[in-house]
Amino acid sequence: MESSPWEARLREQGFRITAQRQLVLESVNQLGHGTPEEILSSVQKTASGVNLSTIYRTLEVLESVGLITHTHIGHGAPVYHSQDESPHIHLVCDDCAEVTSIPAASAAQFSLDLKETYGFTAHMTHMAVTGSCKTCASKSELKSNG
Amino acid sequence: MESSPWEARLREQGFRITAQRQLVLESVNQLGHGTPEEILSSVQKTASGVNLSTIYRTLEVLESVGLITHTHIGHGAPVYHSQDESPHIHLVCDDCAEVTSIPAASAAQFSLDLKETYGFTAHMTHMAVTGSCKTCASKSELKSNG
DNA sequence: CGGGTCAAGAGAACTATTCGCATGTCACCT
DNA sequence: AGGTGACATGCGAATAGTTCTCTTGACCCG
Repeated sequence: MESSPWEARLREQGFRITAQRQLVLESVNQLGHGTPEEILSSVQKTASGVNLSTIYRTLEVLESVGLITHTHIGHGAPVYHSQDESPHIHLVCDDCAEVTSIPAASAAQFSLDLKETYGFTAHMTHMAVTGSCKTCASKSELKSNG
Repeated sequence: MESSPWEARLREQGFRITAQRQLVLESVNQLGHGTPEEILSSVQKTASGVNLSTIYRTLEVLESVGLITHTHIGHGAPVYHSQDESPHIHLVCDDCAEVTSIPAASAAQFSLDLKETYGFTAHMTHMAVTGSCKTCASKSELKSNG
């Protein structure tokens, strides 16, 4: 019997294949963006006994073998997504909290500058960029003009 | 009697002048970068009775009147700094956690791109940029080559 | 300089995450 | 297939960071 790519990934690194790991991975893939809590809820639809600790531990494992990545979008809750998606930067509105994903390539020049000037290899996808979205920016303009 | 600029700032917005607010502001100015806990310690050198709740409330007030700003540097505690300092972006090394400050102007072109392409007004100083610093980047190169 | 109202102190509560330990289970080895 | 040892999970307690509630204290307008 042949094994799925994700199973092979885990096995290569000496990790075991468990139902929990499969379910968490499937939930992350399906959710697109998901916090640990959201992933727990999703997993519990199938297996209600799964514990939050397991979610955290499993996310860590899946990330360490490169199946998923996470991004910090605000204060607390990190967001996990499938490594299959093309790398993207998150723009988060401080005001309405809307999240826009843009191609990581948008920051190519900025990254290059950081590399050349400071020798710093930036991971632009790991931390969101905060600011004001189109809608909220025009709202606050109206306010200051009115 | 004339009042300091920071007192005026608070009063303008209807806030009272208190010893705690003065001490917190002075600590932030003095520390350069400080987490709420660090600011508490610093304040307590002068006034040992000050409570952590007060630190949080005061930081919020001082930020709302524009005397200080904060930046999210990673998972843990946010970092506060004086608004007097010139605006800067924080580069944080994932590996050694070293923080480098660079002028906000370094991201001017990137910000402009975000504005023009997505209508998004980025606040580059509010969230740190993570990645690998010069030292750690060369270390991991050595590892993969050796 | 009295009093209304905002601020501070104290500690509980809350959110997000991690840890320790006992039990369960995967996978290797016969 | 069955035994076994190490790894994984469940569970609750612990931790970190922050916010809330409530009572007491203090600023500052008049």
